[in-house]
Amino acid sequence: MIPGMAETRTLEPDEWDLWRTWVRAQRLLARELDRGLQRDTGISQAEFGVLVVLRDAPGRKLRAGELADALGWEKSRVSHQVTRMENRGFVERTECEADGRGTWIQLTAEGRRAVLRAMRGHAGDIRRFFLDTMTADQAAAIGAWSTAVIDDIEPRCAAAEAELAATGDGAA
Amino acid sequence: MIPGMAETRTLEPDEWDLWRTWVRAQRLLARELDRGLQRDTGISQAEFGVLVVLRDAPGRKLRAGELADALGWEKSRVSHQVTRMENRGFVERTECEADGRGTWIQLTAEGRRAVLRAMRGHAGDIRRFFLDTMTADQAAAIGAWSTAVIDDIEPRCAAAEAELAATGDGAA
DNA sequence: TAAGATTGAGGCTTCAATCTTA
DNA sequence: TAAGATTGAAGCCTCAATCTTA
Repeated sequence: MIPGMAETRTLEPDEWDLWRTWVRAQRLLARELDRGLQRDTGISQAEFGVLVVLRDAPGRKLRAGELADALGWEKSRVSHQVTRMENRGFVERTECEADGRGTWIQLTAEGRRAVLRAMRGHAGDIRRFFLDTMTADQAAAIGAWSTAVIDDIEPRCAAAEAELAATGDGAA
Repeated sequence: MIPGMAETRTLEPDEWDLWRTWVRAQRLLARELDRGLQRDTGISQAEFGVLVVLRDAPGRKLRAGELADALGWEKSRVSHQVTRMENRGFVERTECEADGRGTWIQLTAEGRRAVLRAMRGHAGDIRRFFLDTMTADQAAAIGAWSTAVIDDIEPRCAAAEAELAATGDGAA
């Protein structure tokens, strides 16, 4: 890179390569893990994520918004996902007495059984395809980078929400 | 890990952490990049992938299967995506004289314009959120690991297909 | 008005089934 | 029969709009 020229709107060939290799690896890994989990336990990655978070929650229940924060998901995604999982009997929606606008998402007995089965079944795949494919150095680098990405992007989301609120305020 | 004990169906807390951190970073990054591309150029990541590959192809066209291989996608995904992109005027399907079963996916003039615009618009975001968030060491580690993942999983897909063909042979 | 949450539409992605040509 | 490709169904995911309660 030539300083001052700052051609940020162009990528070098090796930069493109890194990007495309990473995107491809990403997709293959996600697909392989999803297939394995589906085949061995009959649940999806998305369901797995919800189940694991709820299992660790006090009383095995969370407010919809808390669940969204814990997973880093949009609220509407949580809502749709919970609807599907309610149909499968893994979770239940219950009213929140403390706040009439709120909803509790509660793990059912069936959901508890499913998550235990899934954690056992899926741990081997995560080790096999994710952990075992990286060296200790790579694991450290990937962990540090992932954290950096989260710290980079999450504040932007918060800032965007704040700005939206301010704009809404001004416009209204 | 205690050798011999080999409890591969259980993950240590720090292994779970790495997995969950990585999944979360993944999602945030993909969302941020997709939003930026959509906002700046009106096309999606999936469309971007197809356009870039076709632009580099001889005659700006590829057989459907070649496109799938180049992207690492399933054939049916390519078919659905091409249908949507045909509706937007970015690509055209044309018959293949050499093989009556085949289909050419051809970039249109409109598609060519779109990909140039998108590459300019998107390169900055890829630099900002992907390349600039990692150190040189991390970039090397992530590149090496991504390659390892691809080399690990792609042969399995090929093997699965071969087995399926053999099974189909035996069953029929 | 704003916060918590849901809904509907539409694009993304996979699987299984199918259609056509080799 | 097999290869190349498409289709339909169903789950995943986001955005914009909406509904209800604070």
